[in-house]
Amino acid sequence: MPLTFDPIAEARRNWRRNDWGAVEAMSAATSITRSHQILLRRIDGTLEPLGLNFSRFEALALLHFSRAGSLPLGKIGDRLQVHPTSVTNTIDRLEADGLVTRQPHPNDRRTTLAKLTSRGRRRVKEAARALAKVDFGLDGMPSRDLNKVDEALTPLRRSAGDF
Amino acid sequence: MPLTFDPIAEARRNWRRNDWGAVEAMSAATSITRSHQILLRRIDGTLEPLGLNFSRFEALALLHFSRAGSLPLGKIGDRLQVHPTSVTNTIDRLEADGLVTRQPHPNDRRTTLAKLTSRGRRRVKEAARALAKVDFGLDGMPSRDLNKVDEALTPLRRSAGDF
DNA sequence: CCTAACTACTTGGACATCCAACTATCTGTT
DNA sequence: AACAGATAGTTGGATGTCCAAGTAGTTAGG
Repeated sequence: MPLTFDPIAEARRNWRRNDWGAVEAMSAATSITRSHQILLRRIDGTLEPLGLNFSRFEALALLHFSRAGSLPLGKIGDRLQVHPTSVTNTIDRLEADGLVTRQPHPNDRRTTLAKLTSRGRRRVKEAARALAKVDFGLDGMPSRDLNKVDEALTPLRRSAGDF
Repeated sequence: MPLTFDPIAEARRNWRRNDWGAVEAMSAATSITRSHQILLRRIDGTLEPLGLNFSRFEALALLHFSRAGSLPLGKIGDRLQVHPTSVTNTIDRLEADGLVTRQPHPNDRRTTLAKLTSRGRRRVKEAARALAKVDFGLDGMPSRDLNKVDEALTPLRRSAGDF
């Protein structure tokens, strides 16, 4: 059931009352956390009928955008900023569903390439269409606000060494 | 290793080139996802020496702010927007660490109250101090940007029925 | 009253993520 | 050429989240 008040506004009052400091930062961090939770639920819900989740979709999209339709697993992890073990897991599932295949790297036998299958390429297009249709769970947010969010968060990502 | 380009700017180009649509929304959603990942890692890192993570901290803070220092588990789930089983798990761990105790509800024997111990109350204050010190992982972000994020995301939270 | 429907919490299972440790392979230095 | 150190990926274990189903207790209609 929905609350009758904004829980973050309430948290701000409580933090202020207790002199816990950093109210603006607490508020923004909580807001981002909650927004992420909402978005992920909507996005995963949209992708679920296609047998995907957001992580798997991101990996497929990355492969689709690559020249050869294939990338080393490590490169995928770098781009998506996830742990190597998560990549292994993600690719395992995509492979089990026949959306990618593992291939040896021609020059470096340590490296494994994930290569999009034609099924995978079809699937990722469907998924992109489905996500665009629901505006990534952000439908209803004016694009000015979308850009504001984007701009405001760029320094954070840069400070984390993303680029 | 950091990338030499902004992965989200790159994603925008790719989406546009492929005519996948909803570029602004994709960009904002990805940005929120990545920011959440960065923040959570910093916040959990800050709380780790105190034997807490963000979820456990949020539960403790909620109890601290409550009149009696105790709340029904269900209420905690409503406020933090997490599944009942997650609350059970969170309270299990806090209880194992002696930071809260489970108590029967005086009028409703279905309900379990989580009650802050004095140790829990001390711990949550330490944790709040630690988080404020690192500005919730947002140190370096000007408070104007913090407010922009907050404002821009409020309609999203409202649309999810948070309040 | 009594029973059907609802509510509160817990348990067991699926899944995703991370870390530590391991195997295999490559690279640079001597 | 040989070896120490780096790199690529995997496995096993811990944690956290959700869902489905189960138990216990409460509420409301007949």
